[in-house]
Amino acid sequence: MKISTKGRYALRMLVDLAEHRSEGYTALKTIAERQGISKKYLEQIVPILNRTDILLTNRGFQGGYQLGREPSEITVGEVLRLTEGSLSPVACIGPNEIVNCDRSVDCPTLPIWKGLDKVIHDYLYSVTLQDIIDQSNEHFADDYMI
Amino acid sequence: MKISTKGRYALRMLVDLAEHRSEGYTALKTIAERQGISKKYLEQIVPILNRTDILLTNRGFQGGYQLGREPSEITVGEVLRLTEGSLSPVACIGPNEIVNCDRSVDCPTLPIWKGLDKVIHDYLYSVTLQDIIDQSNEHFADDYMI
DNA sequence: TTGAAAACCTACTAAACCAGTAGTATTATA
DNA sequence: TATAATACTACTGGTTTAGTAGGTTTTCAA
Repeated sequence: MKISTKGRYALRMLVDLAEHRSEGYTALKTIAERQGISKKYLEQIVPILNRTDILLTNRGFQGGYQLGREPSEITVGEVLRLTEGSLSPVACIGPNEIVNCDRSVDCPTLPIWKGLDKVIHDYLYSVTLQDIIDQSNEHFADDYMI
Repeated sequence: MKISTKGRYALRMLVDLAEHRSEGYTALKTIAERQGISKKYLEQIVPILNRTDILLTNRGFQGGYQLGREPSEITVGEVLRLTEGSLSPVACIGPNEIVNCDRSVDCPTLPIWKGLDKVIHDYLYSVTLQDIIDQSNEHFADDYMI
């Protein structure tokens, strides 16, 4: 039940771009160095985001990336959904329907997973890049520890 | 970001035991057949739960397992915590402290993960086996769909 | 007292996934 | 036209997942 490096790196890259968005296009090399992430690996993650309007690209000399939307209009849920493929905690809950299991009609545990999926979904789509920069989401304040 | 079969099978086994708890000790063979799960694989999962007081065991002829506590006293969170190892969505959040990353002191994304960890934790520890049998947790009712 | 049925224990394995590395092609600008 | 950047594709070593397989020990009942 872990978020992979793909999702975490994508998020760190976008937060980095949000923090430096006054500087125009930023080269991947710069981001990779600032974040301590393999540039080559980031190169593989970027296209996933690039299929949407989250990123703007300039190729060639002095090219790079910048955010295609305001940080307040980009949610963590959207980014993770793209990079992780799916945010649902079990395979039998997919977009728009129940799949993959002939027991689902009468599965007593299915409501657990739907409930879990909902709290995860609701939370992640409530946090924007702007919240992260401001450290200001309502969920961030508490001193909760496992 | 998926719950593995270990956690899901453990939960199904315990729900099965909860539903049949008037019948005393139940053999793993019976549970495996009812649930359509490999008995041999379940054999590997059981010891994890058996280290706690969640299960009572009888070995030998006509032996088996039964719940060691009331279904209302066993939470989904507890079961998944045992079988999945950790419920935290990132490695840098562990029990009681932050580990594994020298960037954590100034990591802007850490509050996201702490917030996510909290909503997952709060939810999973709010659902008991009894809730599952009754289909009666507050989160179960909604018609939420991705 | 012995056979059967159960839990218990350990080792092995095929397939998938993760976290990259490597190399080349394409594009844009000074 | 050299250079610096993105874009694309293939490969890889390590780990995890989801089991199988086989043997040992315990208990009860006939």
